[in-house]
Amino acid sequence: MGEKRQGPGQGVTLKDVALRAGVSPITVSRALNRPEVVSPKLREKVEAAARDLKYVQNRMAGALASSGSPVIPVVVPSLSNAVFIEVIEGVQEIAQEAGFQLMFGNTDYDLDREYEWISMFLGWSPPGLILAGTRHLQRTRALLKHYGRPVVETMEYSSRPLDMNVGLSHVKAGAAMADHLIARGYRNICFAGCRLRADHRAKQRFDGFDKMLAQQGLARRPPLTREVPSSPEVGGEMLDHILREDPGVDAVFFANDDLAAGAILRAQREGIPIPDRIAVAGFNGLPIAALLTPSLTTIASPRREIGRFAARQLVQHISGQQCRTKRLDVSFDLIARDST
Amino acid sequence: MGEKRQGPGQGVTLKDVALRAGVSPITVSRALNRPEVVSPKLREKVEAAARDLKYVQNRMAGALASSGSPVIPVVVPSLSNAVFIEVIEGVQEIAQEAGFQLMFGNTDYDLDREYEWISMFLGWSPPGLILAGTRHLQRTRALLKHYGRPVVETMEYSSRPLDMNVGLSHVKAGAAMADHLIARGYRNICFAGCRLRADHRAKQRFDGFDKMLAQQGLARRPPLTREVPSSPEVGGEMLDHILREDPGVDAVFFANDDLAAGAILRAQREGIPIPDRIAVAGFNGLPIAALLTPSLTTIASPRREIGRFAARQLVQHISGQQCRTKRLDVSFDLIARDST
DNA sequence: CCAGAAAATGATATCGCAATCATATTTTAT
DNA sequence: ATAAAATATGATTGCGATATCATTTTCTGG
Repeated sequence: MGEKRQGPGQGVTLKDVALRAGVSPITVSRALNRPEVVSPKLREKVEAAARDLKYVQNRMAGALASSGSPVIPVVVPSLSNAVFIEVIEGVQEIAQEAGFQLMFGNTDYDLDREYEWISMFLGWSPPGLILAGTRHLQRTRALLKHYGRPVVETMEYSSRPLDMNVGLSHVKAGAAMADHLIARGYRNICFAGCRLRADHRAKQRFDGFDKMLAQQGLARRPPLTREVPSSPEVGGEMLDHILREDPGVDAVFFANDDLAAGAILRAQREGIPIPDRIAVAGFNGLPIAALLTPSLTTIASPRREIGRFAARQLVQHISGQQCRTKRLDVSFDLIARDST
Repeated sequence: MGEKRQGPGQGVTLKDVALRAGVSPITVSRALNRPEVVSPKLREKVEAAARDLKYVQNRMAGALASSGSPVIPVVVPSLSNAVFIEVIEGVQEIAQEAGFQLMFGNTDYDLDREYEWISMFLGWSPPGLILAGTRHLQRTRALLKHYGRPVVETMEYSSRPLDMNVGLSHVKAGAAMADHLIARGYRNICFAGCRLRADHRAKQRFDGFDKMLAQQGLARRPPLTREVPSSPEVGGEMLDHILREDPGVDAVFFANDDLAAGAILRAQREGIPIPDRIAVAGFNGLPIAALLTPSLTTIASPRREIGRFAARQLVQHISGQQCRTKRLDVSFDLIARDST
């Protein structure tokens, strides 16, 4: 920021390459960006000069001149959660081969911070944005609408997306798990998750779950929550808490596999038989779920696919192709295992 | 890329705000960037105008004009590995509050791809870069030297870093674990890890481990490796493989906790007593290590700290402060638990 | 009340590149 | 061989902001 300007910037510029290759700057630009429109002879000279000088294109000047940058901002609630990482990897895969560059913003489940990130990212003239979730502040919506850039909301399926949308219905997923537990004969089921006020999708799973319990005339319990990030430790602690405070509970639906895995490991250590004393289910379908003893019942979602779809959608939209579907409701898989 | 220019770019510009506020563009720039040098009256008018128009600063124009962007590239081998995520979180924490923006490059342990990323990132005129590892192609070194930007190499401690460096000695860590296993009475110890050719740090742990075995006159075995990314599944499979093919082995040092955890889960499922039949150790000190039964012996490294230090170092260097230490050898913790 | 200093504001040039339009060169068709 | 079309190259301008320097306004002290 407080850097002193150093006469001509510090790098090798197009002009330097042009000088060395004995052509005009614009020819260099063309030779490097659209080699096919430049004669092989010149192209070669230019390439050699660029190589010799170790020229790298100044992306900011490029973006400024062509009024459009190759930056796609991705705004997620958390990086430490494997779930988002997988989505990001899917996005990366597609975006990278289409020549785009990702920037990440971590909101820590805070909608104000989401606004800040988006506002900042708009300053990069992004050709489009990828967001996690469909819940935003009013002023975030206004800002996005004002700037009119393509936006893909991911992770959860919404009936009224801002623009494009790919995800699954967490309400349905929650209901499906309730259904499963009821079918297996459990009658006193409780939901446990962290930071439910902030984690809207976990809350939606609870809502679906709770509604199903109500529909089936079963006892409903308020969700057990902790105001810390999810982790196996907390999951174990929550299981303990439930066994102690509400011993009638015969099954727990954890908001995610981290918590559920922690519960299973804790039970194992303490010799609590699962699912006989209490059943445990999770959500996400992390690989570790299959390896636990007992193996963990969970709901798998195609996260990498979600990322890929989001990126593909955006890239298509950017390149002007009209895409048939602006919304995709990806399905989920309830994987019934030994823990229930 | 193929976007048509749309006359004046599509966003609100400084000029628009200036027009609305009835001042010159440069005053707007000042009012927003260094409010203290503008009179309160004008500042307020400008701020109101900016708010009304939903102005967001064009970062690329800003960076171009001041010849310096706020982008710090971070190049890591993998995003799916929790280890790098933690380093990144540490970096983020410091970088963000200093007003910098991170961009990530994922090399998948490929040095050529590292070169590509770095070359690309240099086009963003970054004030500095953060890399994982100290092993690079010759042309990568040349490029970095040519551009002379501050660089922090992280994760592993090197005797001859490019510029700044923070990390730990993986050779020593490997030796420490060998030491521990020997002290506990194991005599037929084997090392198991994935993609050792690419994962230089895992290889270094093996080297340290192997050297220690040699020093103590114990039988040395070639490392067991798989050419797939590490995962609990693979760890379980490797344990099986060892028990079957080399039944004399009484302890396994896995290259990381993912593999080791998988081994423990597998053993549990198959009723193989750990550590009685075979001991298992890991590396990284992931939280789950403590929760397994038996709990996993591992080596913890201060990853978040590494990230923080790297970022702080870079920020200091950028702001021109001379820092005492250009290198930091962070220590590691061997946490002896029940699995050995 | 005025000279001189300090503070606030503005005009202009520039960052590095690509879009646009103009010009030179080659190719093709007749 | 020559006009017309196609291709290759170059000159100029502008993207949106900030640095620099110039100017105006406000403050200070005698």
